[in-house]
Amino acid sequence: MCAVVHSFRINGVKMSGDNPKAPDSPENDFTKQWPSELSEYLNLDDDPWSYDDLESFVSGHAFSHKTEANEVGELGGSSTHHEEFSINDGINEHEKKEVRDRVAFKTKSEIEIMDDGFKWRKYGKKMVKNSPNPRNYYRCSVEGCSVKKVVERDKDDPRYVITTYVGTHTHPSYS
DNA sequence: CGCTTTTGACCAGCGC
DNA sequence: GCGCTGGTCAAAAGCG
Repeated sequence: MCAVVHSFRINGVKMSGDNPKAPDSPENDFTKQWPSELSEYLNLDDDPWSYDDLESFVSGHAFSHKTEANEVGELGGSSTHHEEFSINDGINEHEKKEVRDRVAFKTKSEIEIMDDGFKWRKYGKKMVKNSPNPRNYYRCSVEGCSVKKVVERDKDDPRYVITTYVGTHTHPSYS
């Protein structure tokens, strides 16, 4: 077990739970099905992900606003780990435009492609300046569903995979 | 045969 | 205005 989860918000704007998703939202399934050790959870944006779902997901783990890195160490004996995501700086600008529900998970995993209950099709790969590791772009292969996810390895600790989900599934998970 | 992956090119936004 | 960077497209190849 030990799905150690860190949850913290990136944009720090609003946390209104006034706009919950449908109770049967597919993300609920996906979060429950997450197969790996989830070390961090980052909410990059507001509403669409029901925080109730998240709480059931983290099942009692920390649900703080900021990383304290006091749990990660238990994961693999790795030393304390601090986040330096700077998404906070620019997300406010982005969210004005189009970015809706954006959630990032930081997962301790050797593999980058995890079965989260949805079917993904890779559509791009990019080397990013911030990291020596490539960033992979995936799109949900279900027709009409425009959810995307971006997967990249943590530049500081390659044992961790950062998965960012953008959008909301319009369908239940396939599994 | 249909779907996925790969990969270079293209495009748009942003900072200087 | 130009260059850099991140994100997407699309054609070709690969795989089941």
